Amino acid sequence: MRGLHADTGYLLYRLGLRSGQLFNAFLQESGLRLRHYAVLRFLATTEGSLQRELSARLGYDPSAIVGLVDDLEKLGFAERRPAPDDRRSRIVVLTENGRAFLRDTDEAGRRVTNELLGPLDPAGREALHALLLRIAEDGLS
Amino acid sequence: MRGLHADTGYLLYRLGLRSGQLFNAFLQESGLRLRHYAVLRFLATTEGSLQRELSARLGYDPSAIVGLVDDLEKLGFAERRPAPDDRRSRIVVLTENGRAFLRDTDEAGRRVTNELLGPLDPAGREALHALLLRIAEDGLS
DNA sequence: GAGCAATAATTGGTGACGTCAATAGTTGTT
DNA sequence: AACAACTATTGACGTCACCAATTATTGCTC
Repeated sequence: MRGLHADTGYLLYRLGLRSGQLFNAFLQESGLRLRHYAVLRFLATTEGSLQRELSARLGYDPSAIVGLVDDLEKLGFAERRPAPDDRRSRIVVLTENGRAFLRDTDEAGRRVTNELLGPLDPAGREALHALLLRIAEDGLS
Repeated sequence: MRGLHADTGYLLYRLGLRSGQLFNAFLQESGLRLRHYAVLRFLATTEGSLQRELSARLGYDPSAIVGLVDDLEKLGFAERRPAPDDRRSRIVVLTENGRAFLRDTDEAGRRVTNELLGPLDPAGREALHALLLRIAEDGLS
C-alpha cells in the first residue's frame, strides 16, 4: 500500500492549498485576495486586457472576473475602458495606483514565497520552479 | 515587474488546484471526493486512528472529519470503534471493503498523476516529487 | 439587409470547502 | 468536589469553482 505522500499529484494539491493560504494571509491587510493579486500581476504584463482574456489566461470563470475587476476598480487599482472596436468588450487597465501597489507589495510577496520554500536551497528552488513551469505550460497559460 | 508565473508560490497554487480537480474527476464515479480518498489512504498506514489524529495529520478541520468519516462509514469503507481508554475518542479503522477499494483504484490514481505530470520525463517526476516532499515535511504531516 | 449564430460581460444558483464559535460528554487535576 | 482541558459534534459564514441563462453586440449568410 502506498503511503500518504507517495503520490505527487496529492502532494501538489496539499502544497497548493498551503501556498494559497499563505498568500491570502499576506494580502489580507490590503483587502485583496490571491485572485485579485493574480489579475493585477497579469495586467502589469499586458497594457490592457479584455475580461475574456483575463478569464482565459488566469483560468478563472468569466463570471468570477466580473467581481474581481469590480473590486479592483473600487480600490482604484484598475479601471474598465470601452474597447474602441467592439462595444461588447471592456478593456481593463492597471492604474497608476495599481502599479504602485504592486511595487509596494512585491517584496512582501517574496517573503511569503521564502516562507513556503523554507527548506529548499536556491538551487532546489530554481529546479522546482523550472519543473512546475514545464507542467504549467501544458494547459495553463 | 515580475511576470505572472515568475512566482513559485503562485505556480504551486495554480497547479494544486488543477491537481485537485483531476483527482476529484477521477473519484467522482466512486461517489467519493479527494478528501475521502486522503482519509482512506491515511487509514491504510495506521491500523486505526483517532479523529483528532486524522484532523492533525491531514490538515482538515475536526468538524470536516466528522462528515468525511460519516460518508466512509455509509459506504462501508471505514468504521468508528470506541476507544478502550478514553470514551471521548473514536478509533476510525479501515474495513476490508475500504482496503479493497484502495487496491482497485490505485492504478486509476496513477493514471491521473500521469496526466498531470504529462510533460515530465521519469527523472523530472522523481526530482519534482523529492522537492515537494522536502517542502511538505516542513509543516505538513 | 434581414435573420441568425456566435461572442463579451453579466447575473444567479449550487455545491464543495476552509474557518470559526459553541456545545455535550468525558477526563485529569487540584 | 470543582474546574480546566480535551474529543467529537453541530451550526454558521464567506470564498470559490462550476454551470446555466440573459443582455447587448457583432459577424456571417442567404
